[in-house]
Amino acid sequence: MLQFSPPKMPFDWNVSEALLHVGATLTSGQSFRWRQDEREIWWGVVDACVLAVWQEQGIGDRGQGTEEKTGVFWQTFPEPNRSDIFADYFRLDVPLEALYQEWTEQEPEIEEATRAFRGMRLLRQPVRECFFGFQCATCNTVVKIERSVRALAARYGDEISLPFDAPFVLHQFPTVERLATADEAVLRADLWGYRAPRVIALAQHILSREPNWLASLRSRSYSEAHAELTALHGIGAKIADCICLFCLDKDAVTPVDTHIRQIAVRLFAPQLSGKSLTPKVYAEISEAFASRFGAFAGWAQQYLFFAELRRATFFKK
DNA sequence: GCTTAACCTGGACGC
DNA sequence: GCGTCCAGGTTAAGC
Repeated sequence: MLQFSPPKMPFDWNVSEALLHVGATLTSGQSFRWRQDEREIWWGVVDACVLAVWQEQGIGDRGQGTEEKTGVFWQTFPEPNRSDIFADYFRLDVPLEALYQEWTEQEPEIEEATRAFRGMRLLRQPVRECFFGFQCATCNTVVKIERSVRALAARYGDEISLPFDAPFVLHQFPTVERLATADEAVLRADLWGYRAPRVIALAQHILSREPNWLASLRSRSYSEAHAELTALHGIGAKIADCICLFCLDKDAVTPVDTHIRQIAVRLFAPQLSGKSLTPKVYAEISEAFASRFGAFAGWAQQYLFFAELRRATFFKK
């Protein structure tokens, strides 16, 4: 029996006992618009739906005896109780316990990360938001990416009205039509920098394709989706893989960035130390992760990536 | 096939 | 206060 006391709100909470670490999931660098209010409630937007999620800090910390408590309280707006949206977005169907065991057998070093972030999941994000959000990620910091993506949504996205005073003004992500006619100078002012013209050009390109082209990539194979994305000006292998992994259900994909490269060198590819991240090296690292961790290698790399990110941030402070 | 520079910007850091 | 470096990359040119 769960014994949590979620904050009193002018709505009823639903509760889920799924294995889910909300904080790790929403701060691991895969999505950019979630915010936490002073009551520690997370507020996010999934298409036209607002999601409010609360979980007591540190799942399991409250455990008395051996029972682990993993209660996650949630609600959707303006239409309440959309358990389908909640479960789909957080991908509650993926059996984490079995994956942890498989991964640890392959690479013992991952065990520490799976313990530290137990319940962290990859999200199934709306494709449009994920596609444009990661345009901002090139040579940037997570804090600035979040600032820029939020600014883009606030400027060009429709506000979602709620039947109570929410702690934040929440917007839908802008439509492709709005982005295609966005003002480059305005985007630059919102810190998009040299990425601003790319966003507009990519939106115009999407409009020139068949309707629903972007969303249709979810039903294509990884190699097809990757090829379609990297054919676009401004999208290289890494950004394409982020899009494939975080919104197109390509769970075996490992986007190789500076952090993942360091992990690969440390764990299983010391011969790549000091080498530039050429397409050949990129493919070598990506395939090494896939061969070790299998169909959910992208999930495994997220645990190692997040642990590395936290370590790097810690040592900088 | 690899290396390099340019592209924006703000925060961290050293002086 | 100021200069430099770096951050979840991509592209094109030069070798």
